[in-house]
Amino acid sequence: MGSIMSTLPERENETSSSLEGLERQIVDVFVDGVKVLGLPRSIGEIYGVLFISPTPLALDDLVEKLGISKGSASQGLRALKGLGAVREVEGNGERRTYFEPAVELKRLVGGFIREQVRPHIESGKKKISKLAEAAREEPDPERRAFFQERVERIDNWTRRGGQVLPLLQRILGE
Amino acid sequence: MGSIMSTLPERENETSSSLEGLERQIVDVFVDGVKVLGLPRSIGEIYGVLFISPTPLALDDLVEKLGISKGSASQGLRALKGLGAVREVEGNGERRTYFEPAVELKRLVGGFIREQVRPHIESGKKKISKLAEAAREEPDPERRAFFQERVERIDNWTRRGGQVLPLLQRILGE
DNA sequence: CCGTTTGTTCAAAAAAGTTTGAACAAACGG
DNA sequence: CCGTTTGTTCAAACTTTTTTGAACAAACGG
Repeated sequence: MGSIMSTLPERENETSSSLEGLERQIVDVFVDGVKVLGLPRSIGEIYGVLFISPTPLALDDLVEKLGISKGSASQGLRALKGLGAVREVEGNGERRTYFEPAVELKRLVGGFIREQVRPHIESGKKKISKLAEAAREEPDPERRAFFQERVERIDNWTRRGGQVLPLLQRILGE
Repeated sequence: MGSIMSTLPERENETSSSLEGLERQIVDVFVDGVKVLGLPRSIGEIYGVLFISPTPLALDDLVEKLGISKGSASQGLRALKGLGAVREVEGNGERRTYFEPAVELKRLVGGFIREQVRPHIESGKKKISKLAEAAREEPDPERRAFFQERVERIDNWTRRGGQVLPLLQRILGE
């Protein structure tokens, strides 16, 4: 991630693939994009190639264009389907399944929130209710008051977070 | 990250530290929290300990409480200062510098956006303007139209993203 | 049935990211 | 000055995550 802690040079984008010009540039943009979201490079690569392809692509096309393994392509596509960022194209006479990207921001954001954000908020809520309990058990009254204030504060944060998400989705809805 | 791709068991939280009960639980919540944001564990640990401490703490207190190295503590504090999530406490007669957490959601969100989100949006914008250029150079008119439509779409996404951020900060402002 | 194409799985290899710790610098008191 | 305390730096060690690739399963056509 060229993360918050490091200063090391970032890995240069591969050339062992058959991407040229515009395709390469688009893929770079999405690789950066998914990194911000904490998703792996291959996800960004795959989505990028699909995004800039005039026609749907099959798994093998991705393997070839990106020079990644079948395994990566398969897993990447699964994750993207889970996020609702990619869908299978129906009803071509073929045996292979072809994929196209979902390109509506609303859908992409929605999928990300549903898959990556909500679950954490949910599990956080559980932990916080245990916290409140633990705070109540502090014997010293002054410390107890402090702890309870802090726990209350975290609780507010998550509550607000939960409220902002649907709003976000609405704002970004075409 | 118990990430999108893996199914492996997550590392259990350390016991080689002097944290007990509530402290441990709070730290866990923040460790999870920062992981969602793509920040390293130690950042969450440090912020957590500060958050639940009734008094400001110095670097060595963190080293002892968390059982982490001085190096980690130093780097973690630096990152947290950068995010505006922690500030130095002024004017105690002491030589050591003590830290306390920033606890206003507005400030925390603001810092994260400023440090982690904006820079990516900025660098994205540059890439996108290069993209637009590349798309214009496609000779085939049909493909060119398609490419331009797609580039235009990404451009819209980042524009909207840029608009949502200040809104977000406003909504979360106490 | 059998060979081929398509796609999945998962253990092991590789890559990326984080933490450590020893060396260093700065600031201070005596 | 000198020893001590406090904190920073960064290469190496370690941990975690991602990717690979070989083995496998499913589906199909002939």
